[in-house]
Amino acid sequence: MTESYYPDVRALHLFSEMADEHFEALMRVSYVQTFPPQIEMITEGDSSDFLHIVLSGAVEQFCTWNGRETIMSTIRPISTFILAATIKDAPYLMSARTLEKSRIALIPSQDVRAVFDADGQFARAIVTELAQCYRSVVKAQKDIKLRTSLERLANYLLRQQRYSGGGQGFDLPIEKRRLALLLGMTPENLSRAFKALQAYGVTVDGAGVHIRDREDLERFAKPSALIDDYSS
Amino acid sequence: MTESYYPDVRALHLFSEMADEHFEALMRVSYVQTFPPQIEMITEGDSSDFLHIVLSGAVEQFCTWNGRETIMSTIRPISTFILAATIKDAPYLMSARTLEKSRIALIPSQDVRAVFDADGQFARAIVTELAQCYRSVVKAQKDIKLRTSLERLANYLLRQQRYSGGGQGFDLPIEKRRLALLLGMTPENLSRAFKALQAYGVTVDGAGVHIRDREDLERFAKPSALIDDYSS
DNA sequence: CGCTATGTTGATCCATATCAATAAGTGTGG
DNA sequence: CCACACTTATTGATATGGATCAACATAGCG
Repeated sequence: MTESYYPDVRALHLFSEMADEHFEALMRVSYVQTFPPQIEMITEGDSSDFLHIVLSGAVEQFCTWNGRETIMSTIRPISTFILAATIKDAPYLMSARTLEKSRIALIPSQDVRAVFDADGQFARAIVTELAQCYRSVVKAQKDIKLRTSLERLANYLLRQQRYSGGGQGFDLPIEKRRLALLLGMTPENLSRAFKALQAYGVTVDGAGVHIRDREDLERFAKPSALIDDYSS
Repeated sequence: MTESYYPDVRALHLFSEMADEHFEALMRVSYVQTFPPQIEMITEGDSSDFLHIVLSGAVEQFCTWNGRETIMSTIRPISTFILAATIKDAPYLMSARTLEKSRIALIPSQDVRAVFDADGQFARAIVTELAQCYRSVVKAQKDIKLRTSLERLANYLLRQQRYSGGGQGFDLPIEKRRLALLLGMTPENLSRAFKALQAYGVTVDGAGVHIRDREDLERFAKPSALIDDYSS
């Protein structure tokens, strides 16, 4: 089972087009580690020694400053993270911790940079990936600078509903405490925000969310392709 | 004077390493346009037909949603913008307008993508540039999610002081109304924030700012390399 | 089954937005 | 070069979104 994850990694956009020999070279120097839940794998400011790939489980990226903490994103399989720091050989800007027991593949950053110099296809894939990451953060920035917390929650629920298949009912993928920090609010405020959305047909029971009438909620949330679309 | 801007563009990290023939090819299909102040050159949602380069003047990127507006960044010569949209051939996420009369070089996006496919050096330069852009937005996101508006202003002033040479006095590079939106606050709140920073030795007269004792202000602002350093 | 972390609710406080009025610039045309 | 118009900046009064503090309920988990 040692290299059973190769095909999963190879299937990622980032690695699917590169030359076999380069992919093999990267995989040979990489290794897999299994982390228990709630382990801080990366601390912001650390030098970026490895490109990380979440094979199973879940990881969240968070930041702290002056005793405060916020969550930047949660990462689910199969995807990479901290690509930008790896490429720039610069310190991590975000910390990362496991949410669940997780298998993580680690590729030494210097090898990633070496192959990046040698393989044009890989370099191009990295560009696409980075452009995607950049646009995601810009959207997050718009979300937080242009919307109130209630509007952010409403749009989050609409995105989540779509992501989970479009049915009226779905489960929150992370606990509410974390969702609050992800949305830039406190857990108490999130609780009240859920109640406020009852006026637009949203009911919550534990992690379960039910949206009675999507259009009703959309009239309030005013989702925008330029903020809420993950695909573009 | 038609192609007098070639050397300036060539000097940018993004273009300095690529093959001469590819650079020439890009320049041949590019052109320069002079815009008066306050012209909206790009509207969010538009398709990304050109990579833009600010040769002189100043441009700001801003976003709107539901009748609200925020400023994302201001761009001064010589630098490119909307690289990510160009690369992904995706709609602009941000609008852009000139602040002053500005000369802008425009390179058709499809040519950028073509050269990006053909020139490994150019692809690598784009990666570095995108990684830089990504990290800048992440820092902005941390700034706004972890700090109060007063703390954001204090750190902005410290950054600006450093950027302008480190002397006690310097001028704000943009008008306060815009600075407020850039920092995620209202102009009224910015006015009050400046007064509040008097307690830490900051005095303001028009666009002129004076910081009596940098360390005093730093004790309050707590600048961090992982938020406030432009270079890394 | 009990402990601990998570979630909810209420009361209150604080930061920031909004509304309104005034002052100070800035540019324009006579 | 000045007067007018218009935008920007400031200041005050008030409203509100959201945070904080505290108490309690609930749900996981060993």
